[in-house]
Order: sequence, then C-alpha cells, then structure tokens
Amino acid sequence: MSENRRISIAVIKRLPRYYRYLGELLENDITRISSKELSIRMGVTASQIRQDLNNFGGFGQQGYGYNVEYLYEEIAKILGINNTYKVIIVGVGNLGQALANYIKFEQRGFILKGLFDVNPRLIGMTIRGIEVRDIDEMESFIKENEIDVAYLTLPKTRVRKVAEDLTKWGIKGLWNFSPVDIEVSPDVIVEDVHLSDSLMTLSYKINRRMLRKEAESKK
Amino acid sequence: MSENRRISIAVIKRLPRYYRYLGELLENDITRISSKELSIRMGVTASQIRQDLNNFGGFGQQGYGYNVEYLYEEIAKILGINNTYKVIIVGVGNLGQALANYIKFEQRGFILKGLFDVNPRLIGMTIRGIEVRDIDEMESFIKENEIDVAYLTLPKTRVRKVAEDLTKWGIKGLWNFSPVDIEVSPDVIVEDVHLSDSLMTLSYKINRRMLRKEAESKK
DNA sequence: TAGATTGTTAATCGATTAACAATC
DNA sequence: TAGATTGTTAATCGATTAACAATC
Repeated sequence: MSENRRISIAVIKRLPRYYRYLGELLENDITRISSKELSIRMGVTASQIRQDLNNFGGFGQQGYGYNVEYLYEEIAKILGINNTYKVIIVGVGNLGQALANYIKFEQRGFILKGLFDVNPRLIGMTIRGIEVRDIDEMESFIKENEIDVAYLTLPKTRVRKVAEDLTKWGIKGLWNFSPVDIEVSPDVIVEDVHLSDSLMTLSYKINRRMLRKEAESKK
Repeated sequence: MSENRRISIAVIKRLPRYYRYLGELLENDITRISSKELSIRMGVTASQIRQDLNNFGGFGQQGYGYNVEYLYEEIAKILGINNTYKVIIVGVGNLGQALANYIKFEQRGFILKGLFDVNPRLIGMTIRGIEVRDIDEMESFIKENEIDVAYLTLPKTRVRKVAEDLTKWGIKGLWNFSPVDIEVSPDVIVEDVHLSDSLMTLSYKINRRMLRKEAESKK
C-alpha cells in the first residue's frame, strides 16, 4: 500500500458498512471470511471488497481469506473510532435532544460534553446529566474543555454564523443537520446529514415506481 | 429527453440540492439563472448541471438560461413532492419523537397519520395531536388509512421483522434509521439514514486531517 | 442581428469489474 | 503438495467534463 494514495470518497463511505457487517459476523462467532463470501452477503463484488481494503493495506491471507476480528479492528483504526472526540450539541430542539440521548455515538468515541441553545426555557435543563448552557458561553466552554466536534441541530438561519464562530474557536469537525451547505476553512471537516434531501430521494423513487406501474398496466 | 432513460443514483441524489439552491434564489427574488452562474454558487461544473437537468427535459432557453421559478417547480414535480404521502412512525423513542415534531417534512408532502410503539408507557401519549398506538394495531391502521410510508426508528433487533410485515401490508416506502440493511421486495423503496455511518465518516476525515498535520509538522 | 447560453455529442477521467500470478 | 484465495494489474464501464452547433 502507498501511504499517500488519494482515497476516493466512495471508498470511505463504504467502510462503515464493512465495519457493520464484520461486527455482525463477530456476533455470530464467525472467525474467518473470504471476499467472495462477504460479497454475497453484502451484495457487492468480491473485487470491490479487495480493492477497497487494499487501499489501506493487505489485511488478508492467500488461501485463507480474512480474519474477521483482525479486519474489524483494522477498519476501526482506519475510521479513527478508537480515538475519542469531545462533542457539543448546538441547538437543543427535538433533534438535538434525540442525539444527546443517543448513547451509541459514545461507543464510536464521540463523548458529549456540552449542550447549547439560545432559548431561555431550555437553558438550565439537563440531559443525561449535562446542562444546557447559553450559547454566549460557548466560546469559553470550547476552549476550556478542548471540544473537537459540534453537532449542528439549530435553525438554518443561524447555522452559518455559528459555523463561522466555531471555526474561529478551533473546532475540528461539524456534523451538520441543517439544510444548508456550510463553507468553512478546509481545516474544519463538515459532514452533512440532509434529512430533507433524503426524504426527497425517497419521494422520487416512490413516484417513479408508481409511474412505472401505471405505464405497465396500460400495456 | 427519452422517457425510459435509466437515471443514475448520483443524478437523483443531486436533485434535492438543486432544489434547495433554487429555493434560495427564489427567496432572494432572482428570476433567472444560467448554468454557469449556478455552477459557481454550488461549486460544481455548469456542464454537470446541464447534463443532469437534461435527463428529465430541456428546461432552459438558449441565450437566456433558466427561469428560476419554473425550474424550481419542475424539479418539485420530478421529485414527486407535489404528491402527498401518508406516514406512520414505528418506534417513538427520541428519534421517532423528533421526526414526529419536524413539521418541515409535511411541506414535502409527508403527512404524519400515526405513531406506533411497543412500550406501554408511550402508548396513549400524543404528539402534535396524534396518539401513540400499540404496534399490534398497525396492520388494521395501515389498511384503513391507506398508509404509504413508514419511518423506522425502532431498535435494530426488531427492524427486519417490522419491515417484512409492512411489506406484506402494502407499504410503498421505508425511511430506515436503523443501522441494518433491509431486504424487502423490490416493490418497496427503502431509503437509509445511517447516522452512525455518517459519524464514522466524520471520524475518518478528522483523523486523516490530524495525521496529515502531524506528517507535515515533521518535515 | 450579435451575443449569450443552452442541449447534446465527443473526449476524458475515474471507479468498478475481471483476470491471474503470487502465495499461504 | 494441491486448492483456495489474496493482492494487483489490466480491461471495462459509467460518470464527468469539454466542446460546439443550434437557437433564443
């Protein structure tokens, strides 16, 4: 493997899925797997699996396949989920509260440290023992607690300003749930979850399916 | 345009983003836009925009560009968000509740009709005037109310069974938030929101950024 | 009309799949 | 050793970009 190979985003997006399937294999006490067998389970080509993995190193063994536990751990390392990240949530509405309660993210290394909102009715409330603070306190909080990542679950009108501030204050990553594209310095990683976009894709596909059926029934 | 051209998933996934940008243009009273100008705003090529749109029809005019409002409406039609879909949410935990409260989805045509859970403590509760029902009542409810779509926000151990049932009962689309891949008949559309996968992608990118910085500082 | 910009064909680029020598 | 399966190169396929004639 070459240390400096440019890894395409398509490959990166597939890694969590490999990780998920390997986790399931582990749960079922399966200790080894070939790219062929895994490809059948996942509905992809064996070639793609081998190509993808070999971007990061040779984790398999000729004639044997892959050791499930070893590969699982290696992918964890690649994904960086052995690290921990200190997290704040900005915007403690419905979605912010839901994410705050979702403990599975902690298992991926994302440790919730603070909650922020502008709404006086929310400020002072606690979720999982963490107090909701006024957004004015955010700068000092980030610096004192060395916050790495912010989940952005606030109204879209305020997102750009907040993202700008967070960038200034040294945030490393933003998990953005607002339906806007954030433009910040390339030093800050932005990962978007555009729920509305996802729903529109669903709408498109349902619609197309219905149109197809109509067309067929006319034949 | 050819009615039966196979549209790639990449194109479809870009449509909501076009729709979003056109909406912003409308808000700013911009009535016309060229592919060139839009490409600059969106950070893509003008060629890609024209190619994408021409999968569905010629919406522009030589020498003029595109009429923003017209194109906006046409994309809405393509996405099928002028239709309405009757929705239930299965699993009224944190995320299910958050989605139930999110009225923006209604604007996209997804009308919430029912909430279902197995937890006796949740059953009977109401959100936005909609009662949480026992999951045992789901079959009759779907048939009586002609439900089109289910949001799946229940624990992953139960998702596969529920998806199977819903398929049997004639659901058209599933918006799946569980970290599992659902396999149902091709008549049912599944759109996944894998939050955990998204978070791992964020982790990967932050990690890579840090490794790069380290490497640079050693030079 | 002249200038602008589309719709569309052709060229390029990148990602996926196939093939197979290396090797466990 | 013989069989299995990887890692990797080569071939194919599809998506993106460039170019330009058509036309408003």
